[in-house]
Amino acid sequence: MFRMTRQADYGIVLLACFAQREEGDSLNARDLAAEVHLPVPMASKILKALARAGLLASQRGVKGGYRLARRPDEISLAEIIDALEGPIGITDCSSGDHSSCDIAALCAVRGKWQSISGAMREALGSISLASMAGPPEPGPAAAAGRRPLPSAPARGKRARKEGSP
Amino acid sequence: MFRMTRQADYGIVLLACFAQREEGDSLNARDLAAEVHLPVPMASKILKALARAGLLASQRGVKGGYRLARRPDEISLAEIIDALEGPIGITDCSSGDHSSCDIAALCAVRGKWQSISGAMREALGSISLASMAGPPEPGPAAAAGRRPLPSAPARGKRARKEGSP
DNA sequence: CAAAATAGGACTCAAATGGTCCTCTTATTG
DNA sequence: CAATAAGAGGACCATTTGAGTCCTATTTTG
Ligand code: FES
Ligand code: FES
Repeated sequence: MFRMTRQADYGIVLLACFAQREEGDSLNARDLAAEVHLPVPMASKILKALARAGLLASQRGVKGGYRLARRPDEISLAEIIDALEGPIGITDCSSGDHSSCDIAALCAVRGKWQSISGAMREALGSISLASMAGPPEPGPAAAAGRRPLPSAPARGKRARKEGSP
Repeated sequence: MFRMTRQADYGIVLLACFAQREEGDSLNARDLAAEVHLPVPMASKILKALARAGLLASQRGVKGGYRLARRPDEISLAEIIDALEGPIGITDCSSGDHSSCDIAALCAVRGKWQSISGAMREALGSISLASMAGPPEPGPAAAAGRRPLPSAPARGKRARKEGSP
């Protein structure tokens, strides 16, 4: 449907590594990259961004590295994504002011998008890194996809999704 | 956060025009384009795609045009988006097979993303075109952004992977 | 000081998007 | 039947964006 950038995805994977270890464990870019099989420069770039955003604490110099700035259950997906791909909305238009879209003024659906966008943001905000790093069991994480995500009780909505590609 | 393509956005605006009129009303690309202040070729392109996807019924020839193939409350956002930007998932990886991502095998969070992706899909699937076209009142549409979208009970709770819900 | 790490950008390359145009087919109408 | 008004279906280009690399500081440790 929508696509998150790959970097954000990687970032979460990277952070999950921390979440799966001891609390204050410190790891450097090289080891981390090896762990998730990512090219070092890539991992490095992402880690830097994460550190800049305050999600990771960094330590320079020999024996330096990164560690989580907060407990894994105190970090939400929304924050990670924000850090890695900026606070953009679902649509160009729904993100704050109507700078990009020239039809914004007469756009009938603008407000709705903002609502939906906000809902997603909240949803992502309520999923913690800890739950992403947890076991694939029907634990907290599976629940993430479990609930039908009640949103708009679209009046007769059971529009069948017929067309199977 | 994520961004939907502009075309999908436009498509929804376009469809909303139909939803705001009489049931079987027919409109041609030119008029529609004028109504939403979009360049005609763009509108045309989008309408064609929508028709191909079966969301609009088209009539060729003089006095031709498009009209909704179904009732506005029988068309979901998910369908529209699928029609306009293909069935891609939140992450490259979460969309079906692990073709694109080379770290898919050892990716700890893959499964979780698929769940989340599915949840969003469902959420969008439950919002009808009718509710997008409706008044900005706290009607069905506002509700879209209302509920906190229960997903993973994250914040400050059992961080440890354990702790049965 | 030397080595090992992060910080911070600049840079390149490929792919996706937005947007336009052209040609063909179908229908209406006089 | 001919003219015209639509949609169908692509081809096409320009720009933006994203992925990924690299180079040069700046900090630490020993
Ligand atoms: S399409 Fe841009 S504001 Fe709605
Ligand atoms: S990052 Fe690609 S499968 Fe998780």
